[in-house]
Amino acid sequence: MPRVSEEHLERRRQQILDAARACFTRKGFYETSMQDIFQESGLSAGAVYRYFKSKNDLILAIAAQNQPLVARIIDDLADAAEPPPLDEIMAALARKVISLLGDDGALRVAPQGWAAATYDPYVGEIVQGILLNTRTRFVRLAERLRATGRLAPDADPEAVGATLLCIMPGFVLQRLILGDIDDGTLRAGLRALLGTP
Amino acid sequence: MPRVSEEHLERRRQQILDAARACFTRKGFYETSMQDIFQESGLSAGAVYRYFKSKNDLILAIAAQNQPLVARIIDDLADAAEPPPLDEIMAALARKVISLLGDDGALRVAPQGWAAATYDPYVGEIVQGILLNTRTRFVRLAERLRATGRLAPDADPEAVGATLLCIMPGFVLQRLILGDIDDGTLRAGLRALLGTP
Amino acid sequence: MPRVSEEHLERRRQQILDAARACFTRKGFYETSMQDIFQESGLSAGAVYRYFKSKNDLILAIAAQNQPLVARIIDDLADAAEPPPLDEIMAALARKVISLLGDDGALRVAPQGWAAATYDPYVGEIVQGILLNTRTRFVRLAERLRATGRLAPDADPEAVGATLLCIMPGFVLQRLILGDIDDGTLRAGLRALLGTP
Amino acid sequence: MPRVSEEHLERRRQQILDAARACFTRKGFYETSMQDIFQESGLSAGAVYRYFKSKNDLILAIAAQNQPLVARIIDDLADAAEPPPLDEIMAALARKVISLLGDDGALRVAPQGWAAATYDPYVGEIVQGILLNTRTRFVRLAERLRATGRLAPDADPEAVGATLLCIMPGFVLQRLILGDIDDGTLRAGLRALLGTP
DNA sequence: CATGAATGAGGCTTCATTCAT
DNA sequence: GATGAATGAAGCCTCATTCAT
Repeated sequence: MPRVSEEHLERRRQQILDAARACFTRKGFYETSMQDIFQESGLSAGAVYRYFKSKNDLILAIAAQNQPLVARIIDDLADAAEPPPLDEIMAALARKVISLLGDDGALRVAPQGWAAATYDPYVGEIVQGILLNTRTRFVRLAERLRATGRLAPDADPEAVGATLLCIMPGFVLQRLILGDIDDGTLRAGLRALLGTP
Repeated sequence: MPRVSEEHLERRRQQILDAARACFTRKGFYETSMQDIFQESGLSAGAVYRYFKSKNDLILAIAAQNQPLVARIIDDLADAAEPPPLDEIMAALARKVISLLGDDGALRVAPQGWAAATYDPYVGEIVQGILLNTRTRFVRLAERLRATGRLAPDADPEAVGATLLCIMPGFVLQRLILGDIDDGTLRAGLRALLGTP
Repeated sequence: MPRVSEEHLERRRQQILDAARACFTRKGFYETSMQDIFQESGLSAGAVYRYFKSKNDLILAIAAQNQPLVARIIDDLADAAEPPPLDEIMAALARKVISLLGDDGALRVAPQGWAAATYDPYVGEIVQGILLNTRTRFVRLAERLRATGRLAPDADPEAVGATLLCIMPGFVLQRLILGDIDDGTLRAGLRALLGTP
Repeated sequence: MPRVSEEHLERRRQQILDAARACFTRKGFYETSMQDIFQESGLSAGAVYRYFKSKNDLILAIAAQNQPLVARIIDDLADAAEPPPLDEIMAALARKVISLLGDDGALRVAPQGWAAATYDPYVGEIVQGILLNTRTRFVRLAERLRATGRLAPDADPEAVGATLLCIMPGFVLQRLILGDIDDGTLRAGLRALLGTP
């Protein structure tokens, strides 16, 4: 009974998740077979099943892993003492998102998660968490913007936060499916819009 | 029952598409079996396969059918001689979208289409068409807003169009997954944002 | 209730059989669908089923139609008052066979009939009939050859007939599958063999 | 049950092929379902598909396996230093063939292979190989017969070989479909014929 | 801990056949 | 007599999962 380090276990786990995400990105969750994942990860069926008890567990784990990822992106931005103008903030965010949409980027599977959340209660729960979490951060950002005068005193941070959250999925989709949008586009668009009474 | 009117054929086709969309909305494309669709449509396997040569054809057909649908929504709004303020326009759009997200709403499957477009070239092509088409209409809207002075003279309509398009998917997702957003939220959020220099 | 001439019926029947044989030749009996036959014959499902009550009936009918065909070939040869040398007879026979193996030739489906006869009792019965019938004619030929001194007086016509019948399937197969055999080959081969003690 | 010996794998493979051939012999290739083969082999669907990726692969494998089989039969005979008279050789060959046409005999599926070779290019290729290979051996036999004076010096070995090859399929068919032919018949028939100028 | 052969339910699709028009 | 839409059983095959080694 070979004792194996905790670290080894964690590495294996991550190795499998990475392989799974790569497959899902390439072929979609339902089109990738467990065989594909065995192959991509270089592990055997038994090995993979030792770490994840079902294929579904894999998406769940991947989705759960994305939660803190997205959270951190926004926190990094919103935490600045004196928040920059909104178009800059969003552009910076877009830049981070773009980097996470590159090859093997963790966000490339996001649309699949959104779709599944639409009908699958388990995925739904996780994605709800992510969205809510993210929205909360946008709301907090709105509050800080209002506090610093960058937003009208009567602005509703909740509504503003929800509206800001609205923007990101569309950005991801245009980036992934059309491929012709970047942070510059978003910034220019927002700047034109923000000064619009 | 041969020698059937062209209209009959079209009705059958639509009957199948409706059934398929209902199933996809409820269980997701990959979780619905063809059996489910036979049952929901009240038709036999052979009948369905007379109209669509594969399960994949069904998503393709549904996606294709959504293209003009989305287009019309925006056109209706953007065609007004004197365009209303942007927050009103977007709120009106949100209202239409909400109605299409109701039970059996045609847009409920949209996230699945977006997800599939991410890895399936065939779906990708169709969704690209929809996005491009929609964006074009937003760009045109931006042009009209600029022409009527609602947008700064140096605003880039392309960037503004793309940015406006960014908003809709996030609205759909928050509506579908969180369920707590509506046209009012979007309008309030936008109004607060629009006057933000 | 349009009265239709007997001749019309017969023509339709033959039209279907021809289409079926063409399909079977091209794709094999089991690979051709009834749809294929509807298409090839230019008739509708209902029309074909008015003349043949099942797909199986079609092979049976085709097989049955081949029986007299094969019989006639040999009769034409064996009936000569003074039979020619055997190699000439067989070569003449080979020539006829070759002509029936051309495009749309009726004999091209023969191997499929032989194969089916191997496990299907109904086809088996028909093919047995054909083989027996053919062998009988070869036996009769042997008798005539013996009578005219072209065969030793102690030759067993039954054995000779069966042996001669042995030759034809192999000729058909080599012609159909290898394509490099003709009546000349057979004649040369037989001539070399016949004088071999 | 992993980490299995190479031998185990080969045995499994053969087990499946044997089951398949038994089924094909009994019901014909197209009438036997994969279910039949699972049952006959005592294996599950997945197991069979691990070794053969389609039903078609099974015939191909069986056909390929028959190639060396047929070859060896003739080689055994033709290799004798001083070849016996042709009727004896052919009778000996017939005897071997008969033994391979017994219950579960490997040659019982031969007619199905011939038939398929007629329209299926893949089977065609294999059967061509078998026929060519076999013919070559007959040609070699003819050469040896000529060299030892059992065949006229001006005999064309190619033509003789092709002619000898003609005989076997007909023998197989008469044996399988009529059941009343044996090596004695062939020997008597040939002996009567061989001395026929 | 790892392997990978084996399982078997269930999915998609085809296709011979029927029958209302 | 002819049409062709509809039926639905059955076929081939995939694939998530297990477990003996």
